[in-house]
Amino acid sequence: MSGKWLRTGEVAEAVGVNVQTLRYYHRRGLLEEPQRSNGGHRLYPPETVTVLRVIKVAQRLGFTLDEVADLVETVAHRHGRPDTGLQARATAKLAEVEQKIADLQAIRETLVQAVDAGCDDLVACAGSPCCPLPFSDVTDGGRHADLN
Amino acid sequence: MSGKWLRTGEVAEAVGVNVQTLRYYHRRGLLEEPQRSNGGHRLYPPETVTVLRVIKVAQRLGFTLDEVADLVETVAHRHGRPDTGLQARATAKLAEVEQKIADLQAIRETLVQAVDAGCDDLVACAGSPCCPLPFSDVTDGGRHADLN
DNA sequence: TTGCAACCTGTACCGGGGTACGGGCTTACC
DNA sequence: GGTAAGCCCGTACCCCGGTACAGGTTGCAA
Repeated sequence: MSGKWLRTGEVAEAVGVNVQTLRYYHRRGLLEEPQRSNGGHRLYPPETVTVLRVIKVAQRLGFTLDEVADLVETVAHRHGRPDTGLQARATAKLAEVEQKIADLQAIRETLVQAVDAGCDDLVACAGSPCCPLPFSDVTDGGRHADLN
Repeated sequence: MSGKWLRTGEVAEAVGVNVQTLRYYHRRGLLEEPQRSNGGHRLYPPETVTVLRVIKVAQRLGFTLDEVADLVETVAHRHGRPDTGLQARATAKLAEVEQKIADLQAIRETLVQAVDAGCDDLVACAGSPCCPLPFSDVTDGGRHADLN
């Protein structure tokens, strides 16, 4: 089943992650605690590297660590159930990502306009009717979508 | 010069911001401490509302609070100098925003492919050559641009 | 003059994703 | 068997942008 046991540092290096981050993932429940040597050092099966890559990819796809833990746990504890809900979650996440793209594009447009218009003093622009910056959006107290 | 002094709550409401946030901005040096009443209550000139709108717009344009503080301070302390560097900063920020958009579009593509391919188990997919998810990107330890 | 909302201060906490430090034990290699 | 690198654990700290709470004072209107 498993080729050769890997030590913490080897796993971390294979995935391009800090050793502390592994411990952090254990704490967060993203990663199962592996076997230990007699001296108490963790000995990981090679599959752990794959699991960590999965985690990093999911993170890169915009899932938070809580969401990733959820996905990974579902995978780990299902016994023959084929549906982890990944389809649905990916679809939902897709909508989120598209919203972020739309927000950033609006911001991009605004920046382009600010540059084109030669704005060089925000406070002055704020009082001028020809300024393209959307001060009125702020005025009305309207909250914007989270851009992070 | 100034019409009527505004109290903390009035300023906060005019801009759509929490009262605590105003204090936070003072601490961060984003906002100058205004005059006080005899009893120690802050009395803001109406211009403060404009400054705060500027701050919120800049933030929305992707500037961090430190960057905003920098911009605002430059504006406040220049004496007749016409160039606040806004042009250059806006151009630089534009490049950042465009990079984020590109990253998000790559993520979007990946999510679309994952949905289209019917992926439903990340760990299984990671071992399969037909899986569209970019596990190899993680494998090589290559770090990706910050998506936040 | 009284009563209550709004304000003041300092300090602690939130979430998200880690990173760092200190003191001690284990493993690997020469 | 010595020594250095690697690992262990707990705990504290980092950044970012706020938000909350407690306990005390002011402002304003009835």
